[in-house]
Amino acid sequence: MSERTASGDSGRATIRDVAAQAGVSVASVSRVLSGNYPVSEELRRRVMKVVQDLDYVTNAHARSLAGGGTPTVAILINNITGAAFTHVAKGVEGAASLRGWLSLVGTTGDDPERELALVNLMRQQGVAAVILLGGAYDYDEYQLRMARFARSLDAAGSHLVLVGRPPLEGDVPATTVDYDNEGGAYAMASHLLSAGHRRVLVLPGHAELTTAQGRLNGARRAFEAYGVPFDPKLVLHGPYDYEHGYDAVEESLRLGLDFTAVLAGTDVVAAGAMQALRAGGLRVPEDVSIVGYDDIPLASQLTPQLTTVHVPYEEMGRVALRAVASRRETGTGRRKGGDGDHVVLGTHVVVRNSVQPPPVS
Amino acid sequence: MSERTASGDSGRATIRDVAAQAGVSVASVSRVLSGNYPVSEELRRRVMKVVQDLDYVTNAHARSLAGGGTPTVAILINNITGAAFTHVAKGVEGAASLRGWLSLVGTTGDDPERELALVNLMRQQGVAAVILLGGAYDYDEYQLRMARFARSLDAAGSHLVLVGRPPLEGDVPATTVDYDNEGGAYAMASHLLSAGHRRVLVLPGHAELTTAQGRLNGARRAFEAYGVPFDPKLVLHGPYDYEHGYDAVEESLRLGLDFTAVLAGTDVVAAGAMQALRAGGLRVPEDVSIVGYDDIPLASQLTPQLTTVHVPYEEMGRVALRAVASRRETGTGRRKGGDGDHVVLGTHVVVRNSVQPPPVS
DNA sequence: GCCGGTGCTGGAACCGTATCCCATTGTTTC
DNA sequence: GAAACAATGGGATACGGTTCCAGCACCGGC
Repeated sequence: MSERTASGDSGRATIRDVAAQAGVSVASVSRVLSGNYPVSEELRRRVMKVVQDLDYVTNAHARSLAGGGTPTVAILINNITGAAFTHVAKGVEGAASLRGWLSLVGTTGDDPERELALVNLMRQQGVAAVILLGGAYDYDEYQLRMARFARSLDAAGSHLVLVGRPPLEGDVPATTVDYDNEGGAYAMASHLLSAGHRRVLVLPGHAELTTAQGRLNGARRAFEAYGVPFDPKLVLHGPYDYEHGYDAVEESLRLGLDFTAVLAGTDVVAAGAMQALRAGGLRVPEDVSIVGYDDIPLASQLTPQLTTVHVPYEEMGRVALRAVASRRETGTGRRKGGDGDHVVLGTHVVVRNSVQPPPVS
Repeated sequence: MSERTASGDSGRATIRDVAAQAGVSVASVSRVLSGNYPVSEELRRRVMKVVQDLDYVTNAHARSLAGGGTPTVAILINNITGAAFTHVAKGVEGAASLRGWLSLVGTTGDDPERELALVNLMRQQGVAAVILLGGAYDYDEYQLRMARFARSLDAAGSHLVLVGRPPLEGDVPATTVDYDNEGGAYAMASHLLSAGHRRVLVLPGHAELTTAQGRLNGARRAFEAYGVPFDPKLVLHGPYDYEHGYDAVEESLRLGLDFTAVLAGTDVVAAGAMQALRAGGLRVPEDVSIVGYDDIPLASQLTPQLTTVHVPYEEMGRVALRAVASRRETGTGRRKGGDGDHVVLGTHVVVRNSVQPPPVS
């Protein structure tokens, strides 16, 4: 009873405890556990027995200090409850755990200061990559911030991945996984236009948000392509939430604006808009058609089911992680300007039941 | 140019690089950065200058090996896209980052094997606590599994927290944060009964899921209290998803079952049920009333807005983390049987627009 | 029977940081 | 003016692993 085992100890058992109790060297225990070196069967059995008895697990911190260790990716997200980015997170986490990687998660709450703090925190953790999710504000300063992040992480042997954000200009060591945001909006608006709608209430999102800008541009281009005048008075900016959808439509009805369809920047916004239309005594889609964007589960759970743009969020998450993994396997990855630094996934319209031709006046 | 700075180095800069370039000792740099030891202003400036130049951050692994380090909590969840548990995660992460703690996240996909693997992985990481989210199956084996987890984590200086799961029996070192599941179901069913409904289609969830059992029990108790016979043929088990809600109602209509209200085990199930009722030509709530459970955002986004049971998910997350934090501050925490090992939060009915008295036949 | 492999094991040197303990210097006190 | 003291810097060690290097035993070939 002279040796100190884990039985009465305050902390956890160490590899030294295992080695002592099994009567072998520390090096041997390490080899048995990592299994990357020939070890006799007899020794393996003895060590494993003690490992079981002591319920020993290796200290991940020590392991990664010494070289090995399981890679970890950091997922940084504005708001963890947003359905769209939850799906990206699912894609990342799924692909990560498939490889035995770990996922750290942090929320920024749209606060650049907090974003910086988190990126630094993750850098301390020595993560394989920092994956930033969600649209970004303020295009000018954004480029500078991100470029700094990218270089900083790169210098520390990590890597920056931008998902659903605009790519970085110039020779910056970062990967972008994007979707055809503007194309989706173009297709969605075209769908409304070809159904005969001419006056469409557009709720693209915050004017400063890059995704909102893209969606607005796509819609505008569709109007041009159809030769339909685009009325700026029918564009209402605001946050991507239910309340904004409701309030915007309520206000529009109050003002007596003339429109036969609503092009919402998000499925959640569309849900709010739909509710407000009903509250105003209008039927969907008989009186007013409505479309969303994102294709989150909510879209198919509304009544009527929402015609929307499908964005492959989960796939984006998987692609992001795959990019990190392959870059890590192929050494430091292809240098500047190679393909694979900017992946753009396709979007497409999902037709459900929320669009009809406008009523004859 | 003889010293090796971070400029051309492959890895990140170490504290030694900083010390060398600043011409001070390693110990001094450590003290400047941690700030828990008196240091002259001159030294501080010199060190900080180099830290800025080299963009140095401390290695978190080395730090936690040496004693310090930022605490980390692990959030283990069945499915990251479930709205309810996303809110718990938000509560945990928010409270964690408020204290400067980190949050690891892992998904189990309802697989016990994977759950075990993740708990061990987290134990390796030396997390302050492992927080397990979501209902559990198989009550018998569950107790054994969890007890083993609890002791194993406890021995390693960590701690097990169960959120929204049944508490552990006996003297097991674990904390449970729960909500009044059965009470909520009781209140919800009472609401329907007092509106005059007598024949209610009940969709409690999977028969083996503990939350489903609680909700079913609560409903049954309410029927007894009202002296209304409870018809087992009106109870349909199934998963907590939209499809089940839809299919169950569709099937019931096809069979010509007689009911005037639907008591869904979840808001999402209610959404599916609502859709199916509409598809069957029934109006909600004029022909059939419907209620949910959880009070996720979806509930107020449906038309009509859903009367449901509010579960304080985000608060549960905060409470869980607070329990871990306080236990860590007050040493090893109060031993066995003390209060605070099992917290039960209240639930309440949120009345919206999906319930009316049954139509006169 | 001796020598060069081959296969397995142990000792020791790291990984990057925090902190204990001791040395040095400047300041106060009698 | 000497001694006790506070303030601050540096050297060494510990944290718990991995891995290089050396050593030992055993093997077959000549």
